Amino acid sequence: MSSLKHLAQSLGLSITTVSRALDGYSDVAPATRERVRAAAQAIHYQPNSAARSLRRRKAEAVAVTLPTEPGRFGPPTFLNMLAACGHRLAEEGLDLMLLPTAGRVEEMETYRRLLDGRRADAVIVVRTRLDDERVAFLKERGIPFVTHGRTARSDEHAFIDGDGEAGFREAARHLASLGHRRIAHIAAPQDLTFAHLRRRGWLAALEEVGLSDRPECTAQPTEAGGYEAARWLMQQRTPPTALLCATDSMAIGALSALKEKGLMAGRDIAVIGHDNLPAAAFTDPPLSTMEIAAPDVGRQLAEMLIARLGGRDSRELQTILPVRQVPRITHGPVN
Amino acid sequence: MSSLKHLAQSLGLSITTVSRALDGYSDVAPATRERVRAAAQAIHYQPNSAARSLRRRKAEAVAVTLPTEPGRFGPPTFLNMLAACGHRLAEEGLDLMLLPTAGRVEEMETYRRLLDGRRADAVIVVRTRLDDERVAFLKERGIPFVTHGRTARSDEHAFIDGDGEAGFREAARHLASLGHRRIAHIAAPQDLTFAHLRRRGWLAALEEVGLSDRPECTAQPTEAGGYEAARWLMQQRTPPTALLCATDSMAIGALSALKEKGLMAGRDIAVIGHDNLPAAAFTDPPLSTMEIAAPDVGRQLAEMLIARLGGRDSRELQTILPVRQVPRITHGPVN
DNA sequence: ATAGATTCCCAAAACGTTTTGAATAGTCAA
DNA sequence: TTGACTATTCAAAACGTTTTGGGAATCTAT
Repeated sequence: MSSLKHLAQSLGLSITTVSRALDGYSDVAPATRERVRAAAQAIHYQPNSAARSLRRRKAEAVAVTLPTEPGRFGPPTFLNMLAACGHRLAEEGLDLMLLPTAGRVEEMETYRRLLDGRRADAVIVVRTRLDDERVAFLKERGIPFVTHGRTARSDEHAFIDGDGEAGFREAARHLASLGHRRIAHIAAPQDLTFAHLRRRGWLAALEEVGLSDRPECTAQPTEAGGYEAARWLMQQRTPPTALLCATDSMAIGALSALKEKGLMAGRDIAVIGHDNLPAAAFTDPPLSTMEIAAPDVGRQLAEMLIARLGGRDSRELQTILPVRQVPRITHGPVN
Repeated sequence: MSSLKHLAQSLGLSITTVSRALDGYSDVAPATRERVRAAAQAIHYQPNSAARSLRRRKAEAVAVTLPTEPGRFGPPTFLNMLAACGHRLAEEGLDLMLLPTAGRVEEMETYRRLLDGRRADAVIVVRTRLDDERVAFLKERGIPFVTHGRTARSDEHAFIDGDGEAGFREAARHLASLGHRRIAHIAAPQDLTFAHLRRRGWLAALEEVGLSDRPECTAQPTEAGGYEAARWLMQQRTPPTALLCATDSMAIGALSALKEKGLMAGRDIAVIGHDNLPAAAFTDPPLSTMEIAAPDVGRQLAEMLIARLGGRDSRELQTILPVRQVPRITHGPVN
């Protein structure tokens, strides 16, 4: 027996009235409204979500696809961001759906099924690439979405991102001011927007201060990637005196490679990362890094999504959060 | 216009026939079946999920609640596990819903709304506690669920877990065999089952080899927690010569504390963790640890969930995965 | 030729809501 | 008293599927 029908029957009212009472319509008498509410509470009435979705023509859900290729996914703090986001979404009665996908084609396939089956009202795009087919697809479909990270067409959609470019520019500038002349960049794959922007910040600083030596090496954004990249850079004829790493994970790997060479970071060579992972404060020596200067990126992301669902224009929903330097020990002056 | 209606109309068939054709019923002629399939494919037909759920009386979704109190959530590898799980679930047409919750009461409230609103057919319980109200609630409701980690009533429900107890017993035994006589345990909060079991393994080994010195300290399962615990332990009158840490994160913090004291892990003191985080291979020195000897815990979890939804008895779905030691450098003999 | 099977198809009901349009009763002004 | 209005309530339609219970051909065996 339908719950609403059940409620109505036990109250001697019509389904309509019960429904409207619970939704707070003004055309039901205050007395009945209260009576209905009390009864609903008593039996823990909760509208059947499928029925409601069907009738309202809304899924009341937001989806996020998780690219899991090839190794592990992104920064370890990612789940926190999602949790904060989901928490805010829940306040609006929106569910957060997680759709892991193994490869790019599979990801697009997932999007298609998702939208064709009306399983979500909006989507979150993470790990954005400069040229991102997902963004193109979602724009074409006209479904609200917010990206976590920018793309080459960021002016055309809602996004939230840290200002990695400024962060890396500042860090590289600072290294230069400490006397470093060979400031290397350990980059993440350049199709990823964040990697591209961080590299660009580094590049801009070198240009600015007139350094033409621009050693760099691209690797996977993992400890192993950072380790390999650092090894390679330090084997060059004139090795760098500073390593600006795209992520803390890479920096942690790099630290390990330096240690193997008998180099002490912060004294023999400078190292700076990005993300301020919990582990970064406990490396040896403690890692100088930087972080997005906002405690609640996930929540803000949710807020933007909600605004977007409410019809706000995507051009009003483009947030670039400042990046704050977190100097610790590994970024000392050139010796 | 309804898509199914649309399809039916354009094919000159009834909605019924189209629906049954797509579901592969044998009472539609092979020829029409193919015709329908082709047409469906052409317009990317995908059944409206709300309508299907409503009629089938199944949400076609699995929920996982994420306890996000107080600091960050669990091991950094957790998202991978979820992704693997979601990937397998998707193959069965099941969505994975993420429900972050801030506290215990909120978590129970979330469960209630979830089940009352029929938003999920099954749930995954993570971060299990020895005495877990969530398990009691779900059992009472009779909804299928699988826990990630055991509880005190594990014999009554489906679960998947690593054999942390055996892992820690083996590790402690090994340390003893290397000559260690003061083997400390840096424990995680004991209401968490995994923490309880790991401590129990350590304790069992000490008993086994006749060591009555059992230094220990409980802390949050984070780098900061491990750091504080290690500091405290090393300040005792006769400090331990080995630290068996409940998690790698804690071990990483402990390594940092030891370094501050001028102690070199693997030479002056032994350290062993658990999880084999990617970062564990890149600490200084590389961290000896252990890991669940299965590449696909998430997938297995999904498999169990699917079996449970298929009506399999929960007592046939209780998996304890072996834990494999990953010896690196930090676990050397006593000097 | 005909009863009984078999094959293929369909109309209608149902799932549990929300929404539309209207009915009923009560109130107020003339 | 009547007509217009307001305040409350409700029956029925709709959302897009799946499932039930046939129905109309066609085939098989007598």
